[in-house]
Amino acid sequence: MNKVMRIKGLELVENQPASLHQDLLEQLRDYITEGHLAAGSRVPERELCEKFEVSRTPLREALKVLASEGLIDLLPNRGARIRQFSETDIRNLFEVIAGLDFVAGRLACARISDEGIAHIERMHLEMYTYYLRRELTEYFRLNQSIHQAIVDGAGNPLLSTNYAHLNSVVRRLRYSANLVRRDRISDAMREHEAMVDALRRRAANELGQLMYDHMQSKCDAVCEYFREHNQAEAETTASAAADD
Amino acid sequence: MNKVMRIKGLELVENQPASLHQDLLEQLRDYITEGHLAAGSRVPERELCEKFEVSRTPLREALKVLASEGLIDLLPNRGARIRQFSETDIRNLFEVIAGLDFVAGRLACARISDEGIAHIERMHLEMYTYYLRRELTEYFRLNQSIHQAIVDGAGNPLLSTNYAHLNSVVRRLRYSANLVRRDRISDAMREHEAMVDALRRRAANELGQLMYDHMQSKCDAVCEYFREHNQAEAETTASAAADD
DNA sequence: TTGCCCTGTTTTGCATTCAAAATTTCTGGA
DNA sequence: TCCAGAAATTTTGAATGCAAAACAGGGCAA
Repeated sequence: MNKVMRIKGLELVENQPASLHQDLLEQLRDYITEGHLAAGSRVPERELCEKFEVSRTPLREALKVLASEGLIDLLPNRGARIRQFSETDIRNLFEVIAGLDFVAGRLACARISDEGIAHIERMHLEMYTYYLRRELTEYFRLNQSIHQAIVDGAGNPLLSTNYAHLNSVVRRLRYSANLVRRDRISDAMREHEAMVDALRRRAANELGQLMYDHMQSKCDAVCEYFREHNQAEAETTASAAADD
Repeated sequence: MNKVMRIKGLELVENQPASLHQDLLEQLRDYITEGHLAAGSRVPERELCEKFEVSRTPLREALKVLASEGLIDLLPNRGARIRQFSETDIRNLFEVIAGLDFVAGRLACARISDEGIAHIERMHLEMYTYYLRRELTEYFRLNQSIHQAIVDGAGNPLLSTNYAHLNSVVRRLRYSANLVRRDRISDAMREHEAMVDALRRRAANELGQLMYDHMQSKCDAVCEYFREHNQAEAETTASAAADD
Protein backbone atom coordinates (compact mmCIF):
# COMPACT_ATOMS: atom_id res chain seq x y z
CA MET A 1 0.00 0.00 0.00
CA ASN A 2 1.10 3.60 0.38
CA LYS A 3 3.50 2.52 3.09
CA VAL A 4 5.58 0.82 0.46
CA MET A 5 5.47 3.85 -1.74
CA ARG A 6 6.70 6.10 1.04
CA ILE A 7 9.74 4.02 1.84
CA LYS A 8 10.99 3.15 -1.55
CA GLY A 9 9.47 6.00 -3.52
CA LEU A 10 9.21 3.65 -6.45
CA GLU A 11 6.03 3.54 -8.51
CA LEU A 12 6.56 -0.08 -9.48
CA VAL A 13 6.32 -1.11 -5.86
CA GLU A 14 3.12 0.83 -5.45
CA ASN A 15 1.54 -0.96 -8.37
CA GLN A 16 2.17 -4.40 -6.96
CA PRO A 17 -0.91 -6.25 -5.77
CA ALA A 18 -1.40 -6.72 -2.06
CA SER A 19 0.81 -9.42 -0.60
CA LEU A 20 -0.61 -12.80 0.27
CA HIS A 21 -0.69 -11.85 3.91
CA GLN A 22 -2.56 -8.56 3.34
CA ASP A 23 -4.88 -10.33 0.97
CA LEU A 24 -5.69 -13.17 3.32
CA LEU A 25 -6.11 -10.72 6.18
CA GLU A 26 -8.74 -8.76 4.31
CA GLN A 27 -10.52 -11.88 3.10
CA LEU A 28 -10.67 -13.22 6.63
CA ARG A 29 -11.81 -9.89 8.05
CA ASP A 30 -14.62 -9.74 5.53
CA TYR A 31 -15.49 -13.37 6.06
CA ILE A 32 -15.90 -12.76 9.77
CA THR A 33 -17.63 -9.39 9.64
CA GLU A 34 -20.05 -10.81 7.10
CA GLY A 35 -21.12 -13.22 9.78
CA HIS A 36 -20.13 -16.54 8.26
CA LEU A 37 -18.92 -17.69 11.64
CA ALA A 38 -21.27 -17.55 14.59
CA ALA A 39 -20.33 -15.13 17.34
CA GLY A 40 -18.74 -17.02 20.20
CA SER A 41 -17.90 -20.04 18.08
CA ARG A 42 -14.49 -21.52 17.55
CA VAL A 43 -12.44 -20.36 14.59
CA PRO A 44 -11.87 -23.58 12.64
CA GLU A 45 -8.22 -23.28 11.60
CA ARG A 46 -8.14 -26.36 9.46
CA GLU A 47 -11.32 -25.53 7.59
CA LEU A 48 -10.21 -21.99 6.91
CA CYS A 49 -6.85 -23.25 5.67
CA GLU A 50 -8.66 -25.38 3.14
CA LYS A 51 -11.17 -22.67 2.28
CA PHE A 52 -8.53 -20.03 1.59
CA GLU A 53 -5.95 -22.52 0.35
CA VAL A 54 -3.13 -21.51 2.63
CA SER A 55 -1.23 -23.36 5.32
CA ARG A 56 -1.66 -22.68 9.00
CA THR A 57 1.27 -20.28 9.30
CA PRO A 58 -0.13 -17.34 7.30
CA LEU A 59 -3.62 -18.03 8.58
CA ARG A 60 -2.45 -17.86 12.16
CA GLU A 61 -0.55 -14.65 11.45
CA ALA A 62 -3.77 -13.15 10.15
CA LEU A 63 -5.65 -14.35 13.22
CA LYS A 64 -3.20 -12.58 15.51
CA VAL A 65 -3.80 -9.33 13.66
CA LEU A 66 -7.57 -9.77 13.76
CA ALA A 67 -7.31 -10.43 17.47
CA SER A 68 -5.38 -7.19 17.92
CA GLU A 69 -8.21 -5.46 16.08
CA GLY A 70 -10.66 -7.01 18.50
CA LEU A 71 -12.54 -9.11 15.99
CA ILE A 72 -11.68 -12.40 17.65
CA ASP A 73 -10.45 -13.56 21.05
CA LEU A 74 -7.33 -15.66 21.40
CA LEU A 75 -7.48 -18.14 24.24
CA PRO A 76 -4.05 -19.58 25.04
CA ASN A 77 -3.86 -23.26 24.02
CA ARG A 78 -7.49 -23.08 23.12
CA GLY A 79 -7.37 -21.28 19.83
CA ALA A 80 -9.44 -18.40 18.57
CA ARG A 81 -13.11 -17.67 18.99
CA ILE A 82 -15.29 -15.20 17.14
CA ARG A 83 -15.79 -12.35 19.50
CA GLN A 84 -19.18 -12.17 21.10
CA PHE A 85 -20.08 -8.52 21.53
CA SER A 86 -21.99 -7.41 24.55
CA GLU A 87 -23.99 -4.21 24.60
CA THR A 88 -21.14 -2.63 26.53
CA ASP A 89 -18.69 -3.66 23.82
CA ILE A 90 -20.92 -2.03 21.24
CA ARG A 91 -21.15 1.17 23.26
CA ASN A 92 -17.39 1.19 23.66
CA LEU A 93 -16.93 0.80 19.94
CA PHE A 94 -19.33 3.61 19.15
CA GLU A 95 -17.67 5.88 21.66
CA VAL A 96 -14.31 5.48 20.01
CA ILE A 97 -15.85 5.88 16.58
CA ALA A 98 -17.61 9.04 17.80
CA GLY A 99 -14.27 10.45 18.88
CA LEU A 100 -12.84 9.82 15.45
CA ASP A 101 -15.94 11.33 13.86
CA PHE A 102 -15.42 14.43 15.94
CA VAL A 103 -11.87 15.02 14.68
CA ALA A 104 -12.89 14.02 11.19
CA GLY A 105 -15.62 16.64 11.12
CA ARG A 106 -13.34 19.37 12.38
CA LEU A 107 -10.48 18.55 10.06
CA ALA A 108 -12.63 17.89 7.02
CA CYS A 109 -14.01 21.43 7.22
CA ALA A 110 -10.48 22.76 7.02
CA ARG A 111 -9.07 20.41 4.41
CA ILE A 112 -11.67 18.92 2.12
CA SER A 113 -11.80 20.31 -1.41
CA ASP A 114 -14.85 22.07 -2.84
CA GLU A 115 -14.99 19.05 -5.15
CA GLY A 116 -15.19 16.80 -2.13
CA ILE A 117 -18.00 18.79 -0.59
CA ALA A 118 -19.92 18.78 -3.86
CA HIS A 119 -19.50 15.02 -4.09
CA ILE A 120 -20.80 14.54 -0.58
CA GLU A 121 -23.76 16.82 -1.32
CA ARG A 122 -24.60 14.69 -4.35
CA MET A 123 -24.37 11.51 -2.31
CA HIS A 124 -26.54 13.10 0.34
CA LEU A 125 -29.25 13.95 -2.19
CA GLU A 126 -29.09 10.48 -3.66
CA MET A 127 -29.37 8.99 -0.21
CA TYR A 128 -32.40 11.18 0.40
CA THR A 129 -34.20 9.77 -2.62
CA TYR A 130 -33.48 6.23 -1.43
CA TYR A 131 -34.78 7.24 1.97
CA LEU A 132 -38.03 8.48 0.44
CA ARG A 133 -38.34 5.30 -1.59
CA ARG A 134 -37.52 3.19 1.47
CA GLU A 135 -34.72 1.41 -0.35
CA LEU A 136 -32.77 0.71 2.76
CA THR A 137 -29.86 -1.23 1.32
CA GLU A 138 -28.94 1.59 -1.03
CA TYR A 139 -29.69 4.14 1.66
CA PHE A 140 -27.32 2.39 4.01
CA ARG A 141 -24.60 2.06 1.39
CA LEU A 142 -24.66 5.79 0.70
CA ASN A 143 -24.83 6.59 4.37
CA GLN A 144 -21.62 4.66 4.94
CA SER A 145 -19.99 6.25 1.89
CA ILE A 146 -20.81 9.74 3.12
CA HIS A 147 -19.28 9.08 6.51
CA GLN A 148 -16.16 7.58 5.00
CA ALA A 149 -15.96 10.50 2.55
CA ILE A 150 -16.01 13.04 5.38
CA VAL A 151 -13.40 11.02 7.28
CA ASP A 152 -11.26 10.77 4.17
CA GLY A 153 -11.78 14.50 3.65
CA ALA A 154 -9.89 15.07 6.86
CA GLY A 155 -6.81 14.09 4.87
CA ASN A 156 -5.46 11.78 7.55
CA PRO A 157 -4.82 8.23 6.33
CA LEU A 158 -4.30 6.95 9.86
CA LEU A 159 -7.70 8.30 10.83
CA SER A 160 -9.27 6.79 7.72
CA THR A 161 -7.97 3.28 8.30
CA ASN A 162 -8.70 3.30 12.02
CA TYR A 163 -12.20 4.51 11.30
CA ALA A 164 -12.73 1.89 8.61
CA HIS A 165 -11.57 -0.94 10.86
CA LEU A 166 -13.71 0.05 13.82
CA ASN A 167 -16.63 0.63 11.56
CA SER A 168 -16.35 -2.76 9.93
CA VAL A 169 -16.95 -4.33 13.31
CA VAL A 170 -20.31 -2.64 13.81
CA ARG A 171 -21.41 -2.33 10.18
CA ARG A 172 -23.63 -5.39 10.12
CA LEU A 173 -25.23 -4.40 13.37
CA ARG A 174 -25.91 -0.89 12.09
CA TYR A 175 -27.45 -2.26 8.94
CA SER A 176 -29.68 -4.65 10.82
CA ALA A 177 -30.71 -1.94 13.23
CA ASN A 178 -31.76 0.22 10.29
CA LEU A 179 -33.98 -2.53 8.93
CA VAL A 180 -35.84 -2.86 12.18
CA ARG A 181 -35.84 0.59 13.73
CA ARG A 182 -37.03 2.50 10.70
CA ASP A 183 -38.49 5.25 12.85
CA ARG A 184 -34.95 6.24 13.70
CA ILE A 185 -34.03 6.90 10.07
CA SER A 186 -35.89 10.19 9.75
CA ASP A 187 -33.89 11.52 12.69
CA ALA A 188 -30.72 10.32 11.03
CA MET A 189 -31.70 12.10 7.82
CA ARG A 190 -32.20 15.36 9.71
CA GLU A 191 -28.82 14.96 11.38
CA HIS A 192 -27.19 14.29 8.04
CA GLU A 193 -28.89 17.36 6.62
CA ALA A 194 -27.37 19.49 9.38
CA MET A 195 -23.97 17.86 8.88
CA VAL A 196 -23.89 18.55 5.17
CA ASP A 197 -24.96 22.12 5.87
CA ALA A 198 -22.17 22.61 8.40
CA LEU A 199 -19.68 21.11 6.00
CA ARG A 200 -20.87 23.44 3.24
CA ARG A 201 -20.22 26.39 5.55
CA ARG A 202 -16.98 24.72 6.70
CA ALA A 203 -18.09 25.24 10.29
CA ALA A 204 -15.48 23.00 11.87
CA ASN A 205 -16.58 23.19 15.48
CA GLU A 206 -20.18 22.66 14.58
CA LEU A 207 -19.57 19.71 12.26
CA GLY A 208 -17.34 17.99 14.77
CA GLN A 209 -20.01 18.28 17.43
CA LEU A 210 -22.78 17.24 15.05
CA MET A 211 -20.92 14.13 13.99
CA TYR A 212 -20.15 13.22 17.57
CA ASP A 213 -23.80 13.60 18.55
CA HIS A 214 -24.94 11.76 15.44
CA MET A 215 -22.82 8.77 16.38
CA GLN A 216 -24.20 8.84 19.91
CA SER A 217 -27.77 8.65 18.59
CA LYS A 218 -26.73 5.88 16.25
CA CYS A 219 -25.25 4.04 19.21
CA ASP A 220 -28.47 4.34 21.16
CA ALA A 221 -30.48 3.05 18.22
CA VAL A 222 -28.17 0.10 17.66
CA CYS A 223 -28.09 -0.79 21.35
CA GLU A 224 -31.87 -0.63 21.52
CA TYR A 225 -32.03 -2.95 18.52
CA PHE A 226 -29.42 -5.17 20.11
CA ARG A 227 -31.39 -5.53 23.33
CA GLU A 228 -34.52 -6.42 21.41
CA HIS A 229 -32.98 -8.77 18.89
CA ASN A 230 -29.72 -10.28 20.03
CA GLN A 231 -31.48 -13.50 20.98
CA ALA A 232 -32.93 -14.03 17.53
CA GLU A 233 -29.71 -12.79 15.93
CA ALA A 234 -27.62 -15.35 17.77
CA GLU A 235 -29.86 -18.17 16.65
CA THR A 236 -29.85 -17.01 13.04
CA THR A 237 -26.10 -16.73 12.74
CA ALA A 238 -25.63 -20.05 14.52
CA SER A 239 -27.83 -21.89 12.03
CA ALA A 240 -26.26 -20.02 9.12
CA ALA A 241 -22.83 -21.14 10.28
CA ALA A 242 -24.04 -24.70 10.68
CA ASP A 243 -25.00 -24.75 6.99
CA ASP A 244 -21.40 -24.27 5.93
CA MET B 1 -24.82 -22.25 24.98
CA ASN B 2 -22.24 -20.20 23.17
CA LYS B 3 -22.51 -17.58 25.83
CA VAL B 4 -21.65 -20.02 28.54
CA MET B 5 -18.59 -21.23 26.69
CA ARG B 6 -17.44 -17.69 26.04
CA ILE B 7 -17.88 -16.72 29.65
CA LYS B 8 -15.93 -19.76 30.73
CA GLY B 9 -13.19 -18.91 28.26
CA LEU B 10 -13.04 -15.33 29.44
CA GLU B 11 -12.65 -16.27 33.04
CA LEU B 12 -9.78 -18.55 32.21
CA VAL B 13 -8.13 -15.93 30.09
CA GLU B 14 -8.40 -13.30 32.74
CA ASN B 15 -6.85 -15.53 35.34
CA GLN B 16 -3.97 -16.64 33.18
CA PRO B 17 -0.76 -14.68 32.84
CA ALA B 18 -0.01 -13.19 29.44
CA SER B 19 0.70 -15.85 26.83
CA LEU B 20 4.05 -16.14 25.15
CA HIS B 21 2.70 -14.37 22.12
CA GLN B 22 1.27 -11.44 24.09
CA ASP B 23 4.44 -11.31 26.08
CA LEU B 24 6.71 -11.23 23.07
CA LEU B 25 4.47 -8.68 21.40
CA GLU B 26 4.78 -6.29 24.31
CA GLN B 27 8.51 -6.83 24.65
CA LEU B 28 9.00 -6.10 20.97
CA ARG B 29 6.75 -3.06 21.08
CA ASP B 30 8.71 -1.66 23.98
CA TYR B 31 12.01 -2.55 22.36
CA ILE B 32 11.06 -0.60 19.26
CA THR B 33 9.41 2.38 20.93
CA GLU B 34 12.40 2.69 23.21
CA GLY B 35 14.42 3.34 20.11
CA HIS B 36 16.77 0.36 20.11
CA LEU B 37 16.32 0.07 16.39
CA ALA B 38 16.98 3.09 14.21
CA ALA B 39 14.00 4.52 12.35
CA GLY B 40 14.05 3.37 8.74
CA SER B 41 16.40 0.47 9.44
CA ARG B 42 15.73 -3.15 8.75
CA VAL B 43 14.21 -5.29 11.47
CA PRO B 44 16.79 -8.01 12.02
CA GLU B 45 14.65 -11.12 12.39
CA ARG B 46 17.46 -13.46 13.22
CA GLU B 47 18.99 -11.21 15.84
CA LEU B 48 15.66 -10.61 17.52
CA CYS B 49 14.98 -14.35 17.54
CA GLU B 50 18.19 -14.85 19.45
CA LYS B 51 17.61 -11.88 21.70
CA PHE B 52 14.12 -12.95 22.74
CA GLU B 53 14.89 -16.67 22.47
CA VAL B 54 12.03 -17.59 20.18
CA SER B 55 11.92 -19.01 16.71
CA ARG B 56 10.91 -17.00 13.68
CA THR B 57 7.29 -18.10 13.70
CA PRO B 58 6.11 -16.28 16.84
CA LEU B 59 8.42 -13.36 16.10
CA ARG B 60 6.92 -12.90 12.66
CA GLU B 61 3.42 -13.15 14.10
CA ALA B 62 4.30 -10.31 16.43
CA LEU B 63 5.77 -8.28 13.57
CA LYS B 64 2.52 -8.56 11.62
CA VAL B 65 0.62 -7.17 14.58
CA LEU B 66 3.10 -4.33 15.07
CA ALA B 67 2.78 -3.53 11.39
CA SER B 68 -0.99 -3.32 11.77
CA GLU B 69 -0.40 -0.88 14.61
CA GLY B 70 1.78 1.19 12.31
CA LEU B 71 5.02 0.76 14.23
CA ILE B 72 6.83 -0.95 11.37
CA ASP B 73 6.37 -1.27 7.63
CA LEU B 74 6.19 -4.65 5.92
CA LEU B 75 7.70 -4.67 2.46
CA PRO B 76 6.74 -7.79 0.48
CA ASN B 77 9.74 -10.08 0.10
CA ARG B 78 11.87 -7.43 1.66
CA GLY B 79 11.04 -7.85 5.30
CA ALA B 80 10.14 -5.28 7.92
CA ARG B 81 11.60 -1.85 8.54
CA ILE B 82 11.22 0.40 11.54
CA ARG B 83 8.79 3.04 10.46
CA GLN B 84 10.28 6.42 9.70
CA PHE B 85 7.83 9.10 10.74
CA SER B 86 7.44 12.28 8.78
CA GLU B 87 6.04 15.44 10.29
CA THR B 88 2.76 14.64 8.55
CA ASP B 89 2.71 11.21 10.15
CA ILE B 90 3.20 12.82 13.54
CA ARG B 91 0.40 15.31 12.94
CA ASN B 92 -1.86 12.48 11.85
CA LEU B 93 -1.07 10.55 14.98
CA PHE B 94 -1.76 13.52 17.22
CA GLU B 95 -5.02 14.23 15.45
CA VAL B 96 -6.30 10.74 16.14
CA ILE B 97 -5.04 10.90 19.71
CA ALA B 98 -6.78 14.27 20.13
CA GLY B 99 -10.04 12.70 19.01
CA LEU B 100 -9.67 9.97 21.60
CA ASP B 101 -8.77 12.58 24.23
CA PHE B 102 -11.94 14.43 23.39
CA VAL B 103 -14.19 11.43 24.04
CA ALA B 104 -12.11 10.45 27.02
CA GLY B 105 -12.60 13.86 28.62
CA ARG B 106 -16.33 13.83 28.04
CA LEU B 107 -16.87 10.30 29.27
CA ALA B 108 -14.51 10.56 32.20
CA CYS B 109 -16.56 13.43 33.63
CA ALA B 110 -19.60 11.20 33.60
CA ARG B 111 -18.02 7.98 34.79
CA ILE B 112 -14.89 8.45 36.85
CA SER B 113 -15.19 7.91 40.58
CA ASP B 114 -14.53 10.65 43.14
CA GLU B 115 -11.60 8.45 44.12
CA GLY B 116 -10.31 8.64 40.60
CA ILE B 117 -10.59 12.41 40.51
CA ALA B 118 -8.81 12.70 43.85
CA HIS B 119 -6.02 10.47 42.56
CA ILE B 120 -5.61 12.60 39.46
CA GLU B 121 -5.56 15.75 41.58
CA ARG B 122 -2.79 14.26 43.69
CA MET B 123 -0.80 13.34 40.62
CA HIS B 124 -1.36 16.80 39.25
CA LEU B 125 0.04 18.41 42.39
CA GLU B 126 3.00 16.09 42.40
CA MET B 127 3.64 16.89 38.77
CA TYR B 128 3.52 20.56 39.63
CA THR B 129 6.28 20.18 42.21
CA TYR B 130 8.44 18.35 39.64
CA TYR B 131 7.67 21.15 37.21
CA LEU B 132 8.87 23.74 39.72
CA ARG B 133 12.00 21.71 40.43
CA ARG B 134 12.59 21.21 36.70
CA GLU B 135 12.75 17.44 37.12
CA LEU B 136 11.56 16.70 33.63
CA THR B 137 11.72 12.93 33.64
CA GLU B 138 9.44 12.67 36.64
CA TYR B 139 7.29 15.51 35.33
CA PHE B 140 6.84 13.65 32.06
CA ARG B 141 6.08 10.36 33.76
CA LEU B 142 3.29 11.93 35.80
CA ASN B 143 2.01 13.83 32.81
CA GLN B 144 1.58 10.56 30.95
CA SER B 145 -0.01 8.89 33.96
CA ILE B 146 -2.56 11.68 34.31
CA HIS B 147 -3.59 11.42 30.70
CA GLN B 148 -3.90 7.66 30.89
CA ALA B 149 -5.83 7.98 34.15
CA ILE B 150 -8.37 10.29 32.56
CA VAL B 151 -8.67 7.97 29.57
CA ASP B 152 -9.08 4.98 31.86
CA GLY B 153 -11.62 7.01 33.83
CA ALA B 154 -13.81 6.97 30.75
CA GLY B 155 -14.42 3.32 31.57
CA ASN B 156 -13.90 2.13 28.03
CA PRO B 157 -11.21 -0.54 27.67
CA LEU B 158 -11.20 -0.26 23.89
CA LEU B 159 -10.51 3.45 24.20
CA SER B 160 -7.78 2.82 26.77
CA THR B 161 -5.86 0.32 24.68
CA ASN B 162 -6.21 2.29 21.47
CA TYR B 163 -5.01 5.38 23.27
CA ALA B 164 -2.08 3.56 24.84
CA HIS B 165 -0.96 2.10 21.53
CA LEU B 166 -1.10 5.37 19.62
CA ASN B 167 0.57 7.16 22.47
CA SER B 168 3.42 4.68 22.65
CA VAL B 169 4.33 5.65 19.11
CA VAL B 170 4.83 9.34 19.94
CA ARG B 171 5.94 9.02 23.54
CA ARG B 172 9.64 9.27 22.90
CA LEU B 173 9.14 12.23 20.63
CA ARG B 174 7.02 13.98 23.24
CA TYR B 175 9.63 13.39 25.87
CA SER B 176 12.42 14.71 23.70
CA ALA B 177 10.36 17.74 22.73
CA ASN B 178 9.86 18.50 26.42
CA LEU B 179 13.57 18.44 27.04
CA VAL B 180 14.23 20.96 24.32
CA ARG B 181 11.19 23.20 24.24
CA ARG B 182 10.98 23.91 27.94
CA ASP B 183 9.19 27.20 27.34
CA ARG B 184 6.19 25.18 26.24
CA ILE B 185 5.90 23.40 29.59
CA SER B 186 4.42 26.33 31.49
CA ASP B 187 1.63 26.50 28.92
CA ALA B 188 1.09 22.77 29.35
CA MET B 189 0.89 23.22 33.12
CA ARG B 190 -1.78 25.88 32.72
CA GLU B 191 -3.74 23.64 30.39
CA HIS B 192 -3.48 20.76 32.84
CA GLU B 193 -4.65 23.05 35.61
CA ALA B 194 -7.76 23.90 33.59
CA MET B 195 -8.33 20.23 32.77
CA VAL B 196 -8.18 19.12 36.37
CA ASP B 197 -10.52 21.93 37.29
CA ALA B 198 -13.03 20.91 34.63
CA LEU B 199 -12.79 17.29 35.75
CA ARG B 200 -13.39 18.34 39.35
CA ARG B 201 -16.57 20.09 38.24
CA ARG B 202 -17.34 17.16 35.92
CA ALA B 203 -17.84 19.62 33.09
CA ALA B 204 -17.89 17.07 30.29
CA ASN B 205 -18.13 19.39 27.31
CA GLU B 206 -15.45 21.66 28.66
CA LEU B 207 -13.01 18.89 29.53
CA GLY B 208 -13.41 17.23 26.16
CA GLN B 209 -12.67 20.48 24.40
CA LEU B 210 -9.76 21.28 26.72
CA MET B 211 -8.15 17.92 26.15
CA TYR B 212 -8.60 18.22 22.42
CA ASP B 213 -7.00 21.67 22.39
CA HIS B 214 -4.26 20.51 24.74
CA MET B 215 -3.28 17.76 22.36
CA GLN B 216 -3.27 20.18 19.47
CA SER B 217 -0.79 22.44 21.27
CA LYS B 218 1.27 19.42 22.16
CA CYS B 219 1.28 18.45 18.51
CA ASP B 220 2.49 21.89 17.47
CA ALA B 221 5.27 21.78 20.05
CA VAL B 222 6.39 18.31 19.00
CA CYS B 223 6.30 19.21 15.31
CA GLU B 224 8.30 22.34 15.95
CA TYR B 225 10.86 20.25 17.81
CA PHE B 226 10.79 17.72 15.00
CA ARG B 227 11.47 20.34 12.34
CA GLU B 228 14.38 21.71 14.34
CA HIS B 229 15.93 18.39 15.23
CA ASN B 230 15.06 15.74 12.70
CA GLN B 231 18.10 16.60 10.62
CA ALA B 232 20.50 15.76 13.42
CA GLU B 233 18.27 12.87 14.40
CA ALA B 234 18.22 11.53 10.85
CA GLU B 235 21.99 11.65 10.60
CA THR B 236 22.41 9.78 13.85
CA THR B 237 19.99 7.04 12.90
CA ALA B 238 21.39 6.82 9.39
CA SER B 239 24.89 6.16 10.64
CA ALA B 240 23.49 3.68 13.15
CA ALA B 241 21.55 1.88 10.44
CA ALA B 242 24.52 2.08 8.10
CA ASP B 243 22.86 0.06 5.38
CA ASP B 244 20.91 2.56 3.33
C1' DT C 1 -27.79 -43.45 36.67
C1' DT C 2 -23.94 -40.19 38.12
C1' DG C 3 -19.33 -38.80 38.63
C1' DC C 4 -14.49 -39.76 37.99
C1' DC C 5 -10.35 -41.30 35.81
C1' DC C 6 -7.93 -43.13 32.16
C1' DT C 7 -6.78 -43.46 27.24
C1' DG C 8 -6.80 -42.20 22.35
C1' DT C 9 -7.56 -38.37 19.27
C1' DT C 10 -7.50 -33.70 17.90
C1' DT C 11 -5.85 -29.15 18.22
C1' DT C 12 -2.58 -25.83 19.37
C1' DG C 13 1.87 -23.40 19.58
C1' DC C 14 6.14 -23.31 18.11
C1' DA C 15 10.43 -25.08 15.67
C1' DT C 16 12.22 -26.52 11.61
C1' DT C 17 12.52 -27.01 6.76
C1' DC C 18 12.23 -25.60 1.99
C1' DA C 19 11.65 -22.96 -2.23
C1' DA C 20 11.72 -18.49 -4.08
C1' DA C 21 13.19 -13.83 -3.94
C1' DA C 22 16.54 -10.54 -2.82
C1' DT C 23 21.17 -9.29 -1.81
C1' DT C 24 25.96 -9.75 -1.94
C1' DT C 25 30.12 -11.36 -3.88
C1' DC C 26 32.77 -12.83 -7.59
C1' DT C 27 34.42 -12.70 -12.33
C1' DG C 28 35.64 -11.41 -16.91
C1' DG C 29 35.80 -8.02 -20.33
C1' DA C 30 36.22 -3.21 -21.80
C1' DT D 1 39.94 0.77 -13.02
C1' DC D 2 35.17 0.18 -13.77
C1' DC D 3 31.02 -2.23 -14.51
C1' DA D 4 27.67 -5.70 -16.29
C1' DG D 5 26.30 -10.11 -15.41
C1' DA D 6 26.69 -14.62 -13.12
C1' DA D 7 27.20 -17.33 -9.01
C1' DA D 8 26.93 -17.77 -4.13
C1' DT D 9 24.84 -16.38 0.02
C1' DT D 10 21.35 -14.52 2.85
C1' DT D 11 16.74 -13.47 3.81
C1' DT D 12 12.02 -14.01 3.31
C1' DG D 13 7.43 -16.33 3.11
C1' DA D 14 5.13 -20.27 3.72
C1' DA D 15 4.62 -25.57 4.47
C1' DT D 16 5.54 -29.17 7.33
C1' DG D 17 6.84 -31.59 11.61
C1' DC D 18 6.57 -32.33 16.46
C1' DA D 19 5.75 -32.05 21.45
C1' DA D 20 2.46 -30.52 24.71
C1' DA D 21 -2.05 -29.17 25.92
C1' DA D 22 -6.98 -29.69 25.44
C1' DC D 23 -10.83 -32.54 24.27
C1' DA D 24 -13.78 -36.68 23.72
C1' DG D 25 -15.45 -40.72 25.13
C1' DG D 26 -15.47 -45.14 27.32
C1' DG D 27 -15.00 -47.98 31.45
C1' DC D 28 -15.59 -48.42 36.27
C1' DA D 29 -16.98 -47.62 41.03
C1' DA D 30 -20.40 -45.68 44.00
